[in-house]
Amino acid sequence: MGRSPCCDENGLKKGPWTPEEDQKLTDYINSHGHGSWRSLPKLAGLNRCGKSCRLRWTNYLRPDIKRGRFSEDEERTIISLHSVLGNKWSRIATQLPGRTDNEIKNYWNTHLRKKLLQMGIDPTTHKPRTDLNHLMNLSQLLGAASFGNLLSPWNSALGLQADASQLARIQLLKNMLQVINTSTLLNMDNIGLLQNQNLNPFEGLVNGTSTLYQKEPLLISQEYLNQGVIPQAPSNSQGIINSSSEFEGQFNMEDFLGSNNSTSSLSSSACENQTENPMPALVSGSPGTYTVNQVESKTDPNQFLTQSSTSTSFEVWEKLKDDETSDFYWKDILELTPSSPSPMSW
DNA sequence: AATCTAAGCAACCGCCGGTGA
DNA sequence: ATCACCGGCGGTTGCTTAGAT
Repeated sequence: MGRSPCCDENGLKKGPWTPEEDQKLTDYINSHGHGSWRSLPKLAGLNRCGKSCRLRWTNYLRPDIKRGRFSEDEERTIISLHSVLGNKWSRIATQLPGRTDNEIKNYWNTHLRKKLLQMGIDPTTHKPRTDLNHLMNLSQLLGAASFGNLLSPWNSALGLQADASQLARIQLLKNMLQVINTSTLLNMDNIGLLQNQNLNPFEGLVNGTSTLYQKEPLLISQEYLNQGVIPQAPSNSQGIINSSSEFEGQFNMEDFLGSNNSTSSLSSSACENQTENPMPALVSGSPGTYTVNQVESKTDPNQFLTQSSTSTSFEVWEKLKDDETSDFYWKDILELTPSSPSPMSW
């Protein structure tokens, strides 16, 4: 099929719009509507191509455009929808009144993407980053810190390298746990519930992390579901996809790090202190409540997650830990874990 | 004060799908 | 069935501005 030339005609202006051009375009559309974009420039007295006019109108001049910073609610909405829809900016924009797809795309690329990366989440898949570089950096940090401790014990007394080491371990464990839980989730009987493209078991993770820390369950508006904006995910009757506050709360940084001589494992007291938890969620509860200890389930019995999911997680963990064929690298990491906390105690 | 650098954003480019002749 | 046209979308570019040196 032939392609029609658009902005490549000679003589048509490109680049930034002047206030005069804006005024012409606005006046014309206000009195006539845009009609055919191709013929609009001529009719409006503009030396621009139709495409340029359309973009200027939809991205900037339209009266219902909301300007200014994105609110946290909007950020959450974007991330949630992106985890489900991917780079479908126009579809995401339909759920954010007054925001254009271009604006959302720019905001994603300049802010949200980086934010997720810093949180150790792959912005494309919304899953924990498992790329080699990321893990290698952490493992090198680990190695350096451990080696340093062997050679100069006073380093740990100073707490400098020790802290770096601990943080690296935590990050590595986070990544491992998330990978494990991904595979666990995908192996469950209710896989059918996840088979919608991109439906992301980590969606809830995003909603409980970093500056996006949110202890409330992710509320997917019934509107989204009705409109088919996102695929139907398992949810309770209010359309709430529960985030895993249960598990989030169990990773209390202080308990995990302990004091310098501590061998503390994650205690049950840590579980109680959910609101102060500074750590990003380790495991997503969505869709559905996904707990590790499953002491109690607040969810509907029909929830797709069952007790078996818990044991499956740990089976994977134990397998990874015990597997003689496992790369020593992983075993090393597991052994380095402070007091080697048993997952069952979490 | 001048220069450099990075971030933010508006605009452009090219591809795609829908539609009508 | 084919083609041309059109609008929409996502990726990318490049200009502007703010902050750092």
